[in-house]
Amino acid sequence: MPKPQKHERVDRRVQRSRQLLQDALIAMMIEKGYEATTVQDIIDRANVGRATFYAHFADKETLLTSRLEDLRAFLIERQRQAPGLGFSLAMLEHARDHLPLYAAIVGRGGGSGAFVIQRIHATIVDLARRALQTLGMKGSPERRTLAAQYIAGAFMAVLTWWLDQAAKLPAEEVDGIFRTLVMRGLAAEVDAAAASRK
Amino acid sequence: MPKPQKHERVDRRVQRSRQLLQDALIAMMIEKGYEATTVQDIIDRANVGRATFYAHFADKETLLTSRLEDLRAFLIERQRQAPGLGFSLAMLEHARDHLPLYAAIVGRGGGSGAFVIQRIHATIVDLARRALQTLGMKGSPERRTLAAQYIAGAFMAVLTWWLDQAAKLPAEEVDGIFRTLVMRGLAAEVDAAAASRK
Amino acid sequence: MPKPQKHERVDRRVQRSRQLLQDALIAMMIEKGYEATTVQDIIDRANVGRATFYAHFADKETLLTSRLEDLRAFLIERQRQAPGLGFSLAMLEHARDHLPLYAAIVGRGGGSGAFVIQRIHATIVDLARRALQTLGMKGSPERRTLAAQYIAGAFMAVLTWWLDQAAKLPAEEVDGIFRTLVMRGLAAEVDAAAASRK
Amino acid sequence: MPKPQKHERVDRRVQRSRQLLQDALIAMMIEKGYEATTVQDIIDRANVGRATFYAHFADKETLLTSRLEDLRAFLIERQRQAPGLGFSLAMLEHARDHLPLYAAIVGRGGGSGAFVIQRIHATIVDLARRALQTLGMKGSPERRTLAAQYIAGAFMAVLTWWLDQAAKLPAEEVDGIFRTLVMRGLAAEVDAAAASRK
DNA sequence: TCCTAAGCGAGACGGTACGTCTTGTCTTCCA
DNA sequence: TGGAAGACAAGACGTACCGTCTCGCTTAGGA
Repeated sequence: MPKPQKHERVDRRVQRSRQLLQDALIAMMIEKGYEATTVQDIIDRANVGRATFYAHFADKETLLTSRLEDLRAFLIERQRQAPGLGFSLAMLEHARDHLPLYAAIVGRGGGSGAFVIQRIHATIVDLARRALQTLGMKGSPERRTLAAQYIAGAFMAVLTWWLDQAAKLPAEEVDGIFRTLVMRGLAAEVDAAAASRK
Repeated sequence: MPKPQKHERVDRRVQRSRQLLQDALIAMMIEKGYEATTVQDIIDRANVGRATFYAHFADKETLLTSRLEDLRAFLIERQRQAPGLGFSLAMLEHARDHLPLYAAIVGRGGGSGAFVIQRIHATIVDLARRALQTLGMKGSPERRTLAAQYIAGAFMAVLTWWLDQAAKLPAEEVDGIFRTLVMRGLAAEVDAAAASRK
Repeated sequence: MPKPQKHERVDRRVQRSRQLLQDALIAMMIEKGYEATTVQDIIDRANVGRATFYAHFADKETLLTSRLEDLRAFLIERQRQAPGLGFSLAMLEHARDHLPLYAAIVGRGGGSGAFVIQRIHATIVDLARRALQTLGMKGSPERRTLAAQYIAGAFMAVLTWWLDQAAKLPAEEVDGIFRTLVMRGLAAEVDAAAASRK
Repeated sequence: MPKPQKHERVDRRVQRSRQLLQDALIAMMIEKGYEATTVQDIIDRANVGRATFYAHFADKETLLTSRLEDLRAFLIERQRQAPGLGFSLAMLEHARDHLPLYAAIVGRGGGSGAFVIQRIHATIVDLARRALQTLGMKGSPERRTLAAQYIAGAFMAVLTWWLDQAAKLPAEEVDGIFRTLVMRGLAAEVDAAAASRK
C-alpha cells in the first residue's frame, strides 16, 4: 500500500491554507473587486496569518493566477471534448455558473477588473491558438498568432458585454453568434471540412 | 467679436500646468509604465507642486483620461474622414507614431498597462458603434452593441499583439487583415454596397 | 505745519486693511483659537486678498504682535497712573472686558493659546521690571530681573486660572490677593514706604 | 507569581520602538526645537517606519507627553522625599543635568517651546497643590488653587529665566530665593510650624 | 477733471508636513 | 515545528497650509 513518503506528502494544513486563501480571494473579489481587495482583507477573511499568505503565494497576483489555473484546466478539458471554438461555450457557461464573481470582475465601471480580464484573455489566446491548429488554419505562424489574438480579443469583449448585460441572452445563443462571426471571417483560411464538422 | 468672458477665461498658468502634467505622465509611462508611476514621479518631472496636481486632476487616472481625450478626438476626426472601419488605420498609425509610449503600455509582461488599454478599448467601442451605423448594420440594437464589442475587442487584441511584435508588419497590412476578418464576418448583416465602398 | 511727506503718507486703504485683518484675527481666535486659525481663515473673514495679508504682515504671528501692541500701550498707560503693581488690576479688567477673547486664549485644554500667553507674559515682565524700579527694589540687577520674572509668571498663572474659572471672582479681589502675595514676599527687599503707599 | 498575561504582555519590539522614538524626539528638540521638529525628522532619526510612529503615538504631542511622564514621576518622587516646595530644587537640578535639552526648550526667542513649557507648568501646578496640602494651607479650595497656580507660574518663570542665563547661578541659590519669596508671601496662610520645618 | 501709480481681490503656484494605508519581511509565542 | 498574530520599514496617497507670485480691476491724490 503506497503510504505517502514524508517528503512527497504535502501537509494537509498547507492545502487547507491555500484553499482558504483562494476562497477568501474570491469572496473579497465579489465584495469589493479585485483591485480594491488588500492582502489584509484576504487573510482576515481566511483567518490566516500574514506570514502564511506569503509562505504560499508571492503576492495577490500569484494567488489569483493559482485560482485561474483551475479555470484553465476546465477550459482545456472542454476544448478537448469539443474541438474548434469549443472554449467559447465552456467559458460562457462557467461565467454564468459563477455569475456573482464574474459580474464583480467586469462590473464596477470597467477599470476595476482589468487585470483579471487580461489574465483570462491570455488563457483564451492559448486556447484559440489550439483551436486554429485543430481547424487547420493556413498561413504563416505570424498570421496564425494574429488570428488567435483576434479571436481571443473578440471573445473577451463579447463575454464582458454579455456579463454586463446580466447574462440575459442564453449562453448558447451568444456562443452561436460569436462562432459565426469568427468562422465567416476565417472562412477562406481554414480547412472547410474541419470547420463545417464543427 | 467674441471677447473672452471673465468667468470663461482660463488662467494661462492653468493651461500650462495641465500641459506640463500631461507631458510628464507620458514621459513617466514610457520610463516606468503607468502603474509604476507615482504622483510624486509626475510632479517631480513636471516641476509642479503636489497641490497643483490635485487642483487640476483628482488622481493619476483622471490625468490619463484627460490625455486620452486627445486621442479620442483624433480618432473621431479620422473616422469622419474615412467612414467604415476608418478608426483602424488611424489608431495603428497613431500607435506607430508614438511607439515608445504604446510599447510601454502594452509591454512589461502584459498586466502593467491593463488599465490604459481598457480605457482605449472603451473609446474604440464607441467608434465601432458609429462604424456599424455608417455601414448600415441590421439587427436589434442589442446585436449591434454585441458586434461593436466584438470589433473593438478584436481590434485591441490585434493592436496589442502588433505592438508587442515591435510593429514589424506595416500598419496598412495589419489594417487590411483586420478589416477583412471583420467584414467577412459581418457580410450577411451589413449593407453590402456600403461595405464594398469602404 | 507738517504736511505729510509723500512716502510717509499711508493710503487710507492700507489702514483699513490692517484693521480688517486685526479684527478678523480676533474674531477667529474667539471662534477656533489662535493655533487653529489659518491665514486663509483670516483673509476670508476680512474679505481681503492673500497678497494683501502678506503685504502688511510677515505672518500670523506678526499680526498678533501688532494687535498686542495696543494692549501693551494700554497697560503702560494704566501703570503710569497707578505705579507699583498697577498693571495687575489693569490687565484683569482688560481681560474681563474682553472675556470671550481671553477665554479662547486660555481655554481649549491649555496648549492652544500657549504662544499668545507667552507674548503677553513678555509684556508683563517688562511692566514688572518698571514696577520694581518704582518700588525701589534693592539688590543686584540680576536679582531684580529674577524678581520681575517671578512676578510676571505668578501673575500670568493667576490670570489664566481666573479666566478658566470664567472670571467668577471680582477682578479687584484677585488683584488684592496677588499683590499681597507678591509684596509680602518682597517685603524685605523693597522700599517699605513706597510699598505701603501703593 | 505574576506570570505576564497574554494580553498584558508587550512585545519587546514595541518597547524598543517607543524608546527609539522618545530618544529621537529629545535629540531633535535639542537640534531644532520642538515646534520645528517634524514627524519625518523623528522617524528618520529613530530609523523607524512612519506607520510605526503612528502605531505608538497619535502625534508629536502625544510622544512629548509620554516623555514628560518620566519627568513627572521623578519630581513626584523627589517631592515625596522633601515635602514642602521640594519640587523646586528637584526640577532645577533636573534641568541643569539636561541643560542642552532645556536650553533648547526655553531658548530660540521664546515662542518655540511655549507648548512644552506649558505642559511642564501643568505638572508643577499639581506638585504645588500637593505642597500646599503638606504645608497645611488654610482658606477655601479656591484660594488654595489660586496659590498653586501662583507658585507654579512664578517657578516656571524663574526656571525659564535661569536657563536663559545659561544656569549661571547655582541651582541651590535659585531654589533658596524662590522658596523665600513664596514662603514669605504665604506666611500668614500656612502652618508656621510646617513651614519652618521645611 | 483727468491720469497714473498703488492697493487690492482673487487665486494659482511650489513646497512641505500631515496622518492613513498597503506591501512584503521578520519576530514571537502557542498548540 | 508550523502557523496565527502582528510589529516593522518603506513609501505612496490625498489633504492642508504656507508664503510667493501673477493677474486685472479699482481708486486714490497729484497734475
